[in-house]
Amino acid sequence: MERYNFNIIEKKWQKIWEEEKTFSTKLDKNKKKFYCLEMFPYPSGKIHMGHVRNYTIGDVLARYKALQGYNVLHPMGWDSFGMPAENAARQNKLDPKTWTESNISKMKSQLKKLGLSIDWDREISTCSEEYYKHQQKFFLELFKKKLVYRKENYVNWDPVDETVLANEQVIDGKGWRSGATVERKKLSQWFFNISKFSQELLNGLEELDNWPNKVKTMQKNWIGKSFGCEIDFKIEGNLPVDRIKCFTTRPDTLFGFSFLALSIDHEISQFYKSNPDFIKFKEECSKTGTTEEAIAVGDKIGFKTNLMAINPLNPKDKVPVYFANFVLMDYGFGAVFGCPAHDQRDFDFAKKYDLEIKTVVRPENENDNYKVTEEAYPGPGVIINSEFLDGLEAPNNSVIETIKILEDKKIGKKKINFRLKDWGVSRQRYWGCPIPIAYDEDNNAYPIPDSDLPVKLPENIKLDVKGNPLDSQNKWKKITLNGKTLTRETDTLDTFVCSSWYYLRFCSPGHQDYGFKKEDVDYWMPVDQYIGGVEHAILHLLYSRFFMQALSYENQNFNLKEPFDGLFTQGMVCHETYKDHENNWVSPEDIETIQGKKYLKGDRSNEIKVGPSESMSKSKKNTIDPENIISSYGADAARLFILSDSPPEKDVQWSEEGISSSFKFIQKLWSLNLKILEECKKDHLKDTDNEIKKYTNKFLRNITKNLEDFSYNKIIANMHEMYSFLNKQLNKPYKKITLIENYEKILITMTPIIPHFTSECLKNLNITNANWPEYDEKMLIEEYANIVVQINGKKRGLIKTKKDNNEKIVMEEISKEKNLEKYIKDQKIKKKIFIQNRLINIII
RNA sequence: GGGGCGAUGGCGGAAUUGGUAGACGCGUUGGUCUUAGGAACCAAUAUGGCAACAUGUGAAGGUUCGAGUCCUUUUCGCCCUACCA
Repeated sequence: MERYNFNIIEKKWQKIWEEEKTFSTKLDKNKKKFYCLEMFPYPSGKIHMGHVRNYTIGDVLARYKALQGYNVLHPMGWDSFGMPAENAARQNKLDPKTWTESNISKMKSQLKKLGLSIDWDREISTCSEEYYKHQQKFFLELFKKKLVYRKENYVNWDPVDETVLANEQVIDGKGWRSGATVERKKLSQWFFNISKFSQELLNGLEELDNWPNKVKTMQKNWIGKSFGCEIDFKIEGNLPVDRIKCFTTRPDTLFGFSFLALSIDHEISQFYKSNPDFIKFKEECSKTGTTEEAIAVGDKIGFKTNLMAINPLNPKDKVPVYFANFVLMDYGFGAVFGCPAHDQRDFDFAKKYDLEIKTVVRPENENDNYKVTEEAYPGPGVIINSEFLDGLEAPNNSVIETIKILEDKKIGKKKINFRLKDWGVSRQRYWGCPIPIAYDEDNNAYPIPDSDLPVKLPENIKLDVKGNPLDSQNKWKKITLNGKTLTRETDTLDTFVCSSWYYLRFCSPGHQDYGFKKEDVDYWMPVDQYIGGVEHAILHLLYSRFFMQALSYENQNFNLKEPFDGLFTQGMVCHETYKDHENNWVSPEDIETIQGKKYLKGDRSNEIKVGPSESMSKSKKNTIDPENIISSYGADAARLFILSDSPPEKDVQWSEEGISSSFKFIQKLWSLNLKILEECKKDHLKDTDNEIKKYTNKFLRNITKNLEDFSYNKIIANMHEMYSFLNKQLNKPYKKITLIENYEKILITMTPIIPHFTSECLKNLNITNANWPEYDEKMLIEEYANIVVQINGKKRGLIKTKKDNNEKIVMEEISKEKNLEKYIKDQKIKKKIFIQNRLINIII
């Protein structure tokens, strides 16, 4: 029998799809739209299994919706600015542009081999002038709306390379390339005012019913809303400081106040900048470790000032003011009031510096003599030792009551604080979107006029310089505007800016005047289903949501708040890890299995130890190259396998056995297909096979439901069951015309999973215009029901009976069954629980 | 420290509102066919037991006629987050 030659057939269909522009989409207001988007890739040069999984999941959905008659937008593009291009360029003496473009063309051809239903006419690349010129316009639009501003901010500075490092480039406090100790340096940088929309971004989450709760929770925590109050503390001392502002969520514990702590960056630190002890203290602070975890667990240390803070509720009570390493400058006001009894950090600090610990909240079940001794008590209870606050229920009532009192006395006021910080978008890099701003001698910023946009990135420049290569482009930097000589901004935009609006560009990829056309966006947006990795749960998704808010802000023509109606986050692709006898990682490709044991290829003395399955990574050498898989098993087999073993939202384990079994399954489907084609040629007069109709109907119901639920792994199970069912039916002696008719429907439903295969089969059956087959609810109703028979709650048997039979008839049938009858014979039945068509439980 | 998710055969995973636990696949075992097979096909496969039956969804309780599913307690694992005042 002829084997299925995926090589020829897959190429053939990919060519047809390309030539006939099968997946190219046009705006059509008469059709319901469906916008299916997967997170676009960074063009590293090679696709990896994560891409295969991501894009297969998206493709299944896009193809399913298209078959259902939706006008489907399913585009693809490239997140093509960013550091890797710059690093590669330095290493290989290549222009980042050339490197990036060649990577794109390689990856594009690999993606095409997967048979994705992508509208390549809409391809975009964020590093193209065509794309970033619109981004510059958006930047200036936000600039005009005052949603973009400049401020000084700390960066990781590598003093050897004279460059700014991203957090991930700082390893153990040292620059990743130079090894130099990283310094904190203040630079003037551009910020997007994302915090202005904190409340809106929080509210918006409520509406996103088709987002995973997990992601919503993560964003909620990131935005970090907290309710409390700001308090003005009067200060006494030898410095020109009379007040310090603090934010607190627990003003009700004010009588437990025993110190006030400031961030080392607090403005008061200016008075200490030449104090040698303070300088030493600052150094100490920066030494406490580099990882965030180390800082969190690390010792709490402080520097005592000569200042005293006065408790506003009890002016006789004066406490010392410290600088402390655990106070963050960018939360609240960079100053906290310390209440050791009811905050663990304050408690640790108080213990260290021997400060008073005043208990002001007692747990419900303790009396007023309760004292905090071993650790802080942050829990609920009743206020004590606090004069007029005594007896209040903490924290719910006590916080509100205290705020009222403080407001009356004009000492403090209610405040809602957000953790969300403004988004710093300046990057001291070459390979990014230039910021369309120039400065005069006094460092005033001027937007580049519209007519001079885009600000083009200079090409063929020297990258092997210290600092930002753009900085040394003197000719490019100098411009004249309205007769004034200005200097261009040399920072470029964070690449997250590029990905914050690309979904809009896909709606109007060729539009010249603006980033998108209103008409297109009105039709296509929002994205109905967005699919990607959970690693983008916070930043990318929050930035995109912000970008829509920012564009809609004070805008008559555009008002769209949420870009992604549905979100799906897929799991990672894992593989077993291997090590040889010298504990070196070994790639699966370098292993052969002999009699169940694994050896290094060609070396039987070197047995391989099999480690746990972990997400594929180059460092562990447990990656599998999708291109090799496609060329040896075919795209359909790869798609089938990547979907089959686990639910899409969970991690999946890649295995040789798995992919090979998917390959074999396609071969089996092919021989089934050939057998059915043979049957087509025969003369069929009579056909009474209702069973096939019923089966197919149920199959369609299951597939449709599983597609809707993203239970793609169950679809593969359905397909296996279908195969063995049809194979059995085929061997039965009766006529098979019904089988053929129903087989057509089955083929159509498998198209989203294995499109090349089904396209070929459908063509052989002369089906050209496939539509998603509907199933018939009525046909799902079974004539018989299997009823579980339980005796005292234990399953004792099963009886097949006519549907909707009542309890009495079922009992009669049970007594006819010897196996069941024996349990109830001569027994007094106390009770019967009867669930029609399902179960009967007899209690004796 | 805070938050979230999860725990089902040798493995990945199925199991409507609480109602046949283990679908489907992998692996394993036996068989058929073959010069041979790491191909194809057939069969078996939660555990114990010859069987009848008993036991089984991390552990311990509880609700219920009935719990993988609901409640309480607990153990372990993973992920996110991190001195957020």
